[in-house]
Amino acid sequence: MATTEGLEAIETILESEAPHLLEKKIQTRRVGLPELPNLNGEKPVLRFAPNPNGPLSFGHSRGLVINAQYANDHDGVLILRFDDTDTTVKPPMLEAYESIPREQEWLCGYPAHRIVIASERMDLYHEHARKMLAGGFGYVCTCPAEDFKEHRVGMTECPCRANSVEDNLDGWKRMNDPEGYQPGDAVLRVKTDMTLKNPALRDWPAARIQTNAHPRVGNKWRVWPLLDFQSAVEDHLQGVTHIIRGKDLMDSTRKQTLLYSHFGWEYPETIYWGRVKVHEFGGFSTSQMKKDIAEGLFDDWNDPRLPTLSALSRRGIKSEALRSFWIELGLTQKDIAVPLSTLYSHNTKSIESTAPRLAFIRNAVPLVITGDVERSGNIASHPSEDLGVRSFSFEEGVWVESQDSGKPVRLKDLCDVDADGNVESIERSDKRPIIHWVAGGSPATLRTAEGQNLKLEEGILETHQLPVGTIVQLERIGYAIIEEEGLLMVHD
RNA sequence: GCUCGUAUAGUGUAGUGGCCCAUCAUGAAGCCCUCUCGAGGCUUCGACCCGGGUUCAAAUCCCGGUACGAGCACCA
Repeated sequence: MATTEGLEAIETILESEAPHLLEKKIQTRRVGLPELPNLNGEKPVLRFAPNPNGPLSFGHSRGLVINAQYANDHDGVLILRFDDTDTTVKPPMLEAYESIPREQEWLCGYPAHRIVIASERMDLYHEHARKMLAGGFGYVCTCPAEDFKEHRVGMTECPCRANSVEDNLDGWKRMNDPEGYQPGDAVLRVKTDMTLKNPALRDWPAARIQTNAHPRVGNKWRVWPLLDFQSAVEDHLQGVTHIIRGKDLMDSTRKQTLLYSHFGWEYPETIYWGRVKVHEFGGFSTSQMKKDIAEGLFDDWNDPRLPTLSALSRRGIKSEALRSFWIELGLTQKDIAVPLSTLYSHNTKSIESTAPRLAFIRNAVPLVITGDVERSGNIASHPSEDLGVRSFSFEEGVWVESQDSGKPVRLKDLCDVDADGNVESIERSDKRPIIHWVAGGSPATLRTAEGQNLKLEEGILETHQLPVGTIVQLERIGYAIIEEEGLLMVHD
């Protein structure tokens, strides 16, 4: 038709028959996070569940930011849950129960609506373990780990699987009895199907015996649930509607879904994100950091070289920057490597307008200024915001960086000088480089965290009355935070 | 080995069949600036993993390949 009668004819027909087909859709770029699936107008219940074996770090912040943002956007509930059921491999750290809620509030901008501590809810997990045994969809397995691995790989059932409900209930008693099974002797398993395609799902373990004292509840309990069981039961009890987590936990979802169908529960919506690597942070783990601090490699959890939230905060990284950083990365399942400069650019946006300018001269050399120029005065602390003024006086000499000396330059906000320091013009007269300078000032050290090293740079800092904790912009260098003992670089 | 997942500029990201010779940010380069090479403004650069298929039409759906990642713990 288009060839015989032309496009206009088609347009005319469409206009009268179906005008909506002619409307141009306007391309819109989605901002913020994608819509939460299957919300159906309900208020979502989300949770973030760290192991309190140390303070929160950069790696935790993604889960916290995303969950908190969704909860906030939809007037929902954010649960902060301590998954502290392991006393052996990654034992809980008592201080973390205090620091994590504090760090969570700093990062998210509001406190979690509910705090749940798994070790205080052990009776509920035991209750569900008994229900599982009584319902015949769980069993006590006394096979050595290596033997069970063979069953898992070979798709064969272990002998314990055939035990009666009575046998299992008895086995459960013996697991809980200090005189009975010892750690490693027996484990509670969820009965799934040994011929399942995915080997990870075959009769997975739900609880084991641990005799190490728990820092909060001591030796009150002997049988402790594993993550997949504890988390699954707790999510149901708390009415969690959406689980957002790393895709390394995909098999957990599948395991837990099998458990949910045994119990007759409905599994929450699940969303995953991929792995994020920040090259500059290297391969830090909570347990590794703990070890390094103990060995004196780092001062403490606030050491500026560490990627903990407390260290990041001390270094002048704002929680808003962390939030917009993660929200921009979104929820793709891709494994990504992000440079720290991306986070820094978000941070620049949140600190730029409130950071007073200050000059810091590294490799300082004196500059003798001759000629007609004001020997003292005031300069604005910020080029566009009203952050007051800083004053200078030539009485104690003028310093510039050695790389800037010996050539015609413009002293920023002051005057043009020639290579020898003779004043040539008060107004900017040509395109010569603009440099920063200090009149008077005092010695200071600028510390920069560079990976696992701490770089120290001596220099002369402009005199100022700014309080400790102020984030300043060192002209032509970058942002730094004023500390008791000098300057700590934020980023450039 | 088995299972699962992902593939858009240097780095991230938008995009669910026609708005797309593809969005935005970051980065790099350059320009501007009564004044920061590192602040701000502007400009430019740069991508749909490969091969088939479905369709009038595919970055978008299907199949195969490749690459990368994850799980297969009595850790979380």
